[in-house]
Amino acid sequence: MQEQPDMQAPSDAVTDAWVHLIRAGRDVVRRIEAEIKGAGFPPLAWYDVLLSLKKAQDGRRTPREIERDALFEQYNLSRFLDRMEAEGLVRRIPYPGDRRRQLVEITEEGRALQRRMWSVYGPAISRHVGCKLAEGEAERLAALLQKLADTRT
Amino acid sequence: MQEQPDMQAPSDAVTDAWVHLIRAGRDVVRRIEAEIKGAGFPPLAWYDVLLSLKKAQDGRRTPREIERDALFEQYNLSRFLDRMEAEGLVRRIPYPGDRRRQLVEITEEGRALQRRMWSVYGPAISRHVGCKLAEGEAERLAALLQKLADTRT
DNA sequence: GAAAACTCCATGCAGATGCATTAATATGAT
DNA sequence: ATCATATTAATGCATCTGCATGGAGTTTTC
Repeated sequence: MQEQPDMQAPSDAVTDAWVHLIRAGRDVVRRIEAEIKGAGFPPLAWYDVLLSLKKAQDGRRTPREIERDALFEQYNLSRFLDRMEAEGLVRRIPYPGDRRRQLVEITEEGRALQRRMWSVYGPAISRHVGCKLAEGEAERLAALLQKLADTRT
Repeated sequence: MQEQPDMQAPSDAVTDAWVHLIRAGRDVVRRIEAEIKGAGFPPLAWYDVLLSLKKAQDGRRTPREIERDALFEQYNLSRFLDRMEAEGLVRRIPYPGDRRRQLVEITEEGRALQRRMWSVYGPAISRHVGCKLAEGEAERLAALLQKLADTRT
């Protein structure tokens, strides 16, 4: 796998981890998204927005907070919110004391959709992740993946 | 994390593994792609095509083989190959004995590009994956991720 | 050996995404 | 106070992607 004896070249183990990370990611995401979509639900990104809001105090967050919580691109989230607001899942309200910002609030419909989606999403996760790992393996995997999220560099 | 006592709901450990899988994936991919692009190179997908061909006997594979090797969608690969052929990185040649198929052959330019890309890609992997994991951790991560790739279900 | 079923690759079209920029507001420095 | 800088969100535009389909060629079936 290694090309030239380059000072900075990753070890085989690291390269392997990387390759499998991309593949498992793409692959499992694809399968789970397919189930969600197959059940007639909106894309997973919407679920992430709804969940992020649901977790927040009062079901409210600024777009920026959602972005950081769910790892969205700003322009992307902006457009999701357009559609979600149009469908009555969230509501944009002014942010007190700073007119650049806004607050996004989840509606009852939004909460309901999040719950209904979970009833498909949860089992899909079980099937595509849970069934393939023992409990301890899942814990170790989560821990290892978390180490990759370090934002330094 | 768990909503209702749903028979099929994933355990917290599994949910956690899933969440981190998506995030670490998106996140690390984004950073590495940014470096590749920042160095003026084409998208990572092209690299995957080139590498797949390079690994093959004679530097040749059918599109279908590339698809399966690199987990591409058929229509997507078809279009990548258009552009890559236009840039002289690969060449499409007839498949002897079956006129539906074709062979894609990597050119010298293609090989050269793959090498140049690796000189940026490799260090990026080191920086964003290698630096965050000990060698043994990388091995364990790769092994765990591989278990997710089981294609049953 | 003809018709049906299948495999392989390409492509038109709608919708999603990325990038760069804009508009509006807020903050900080002098 | 004023002006330069920074932050937040939206959007025009080009590109990319997904889906459905098409056309050409091959294998299977009877």
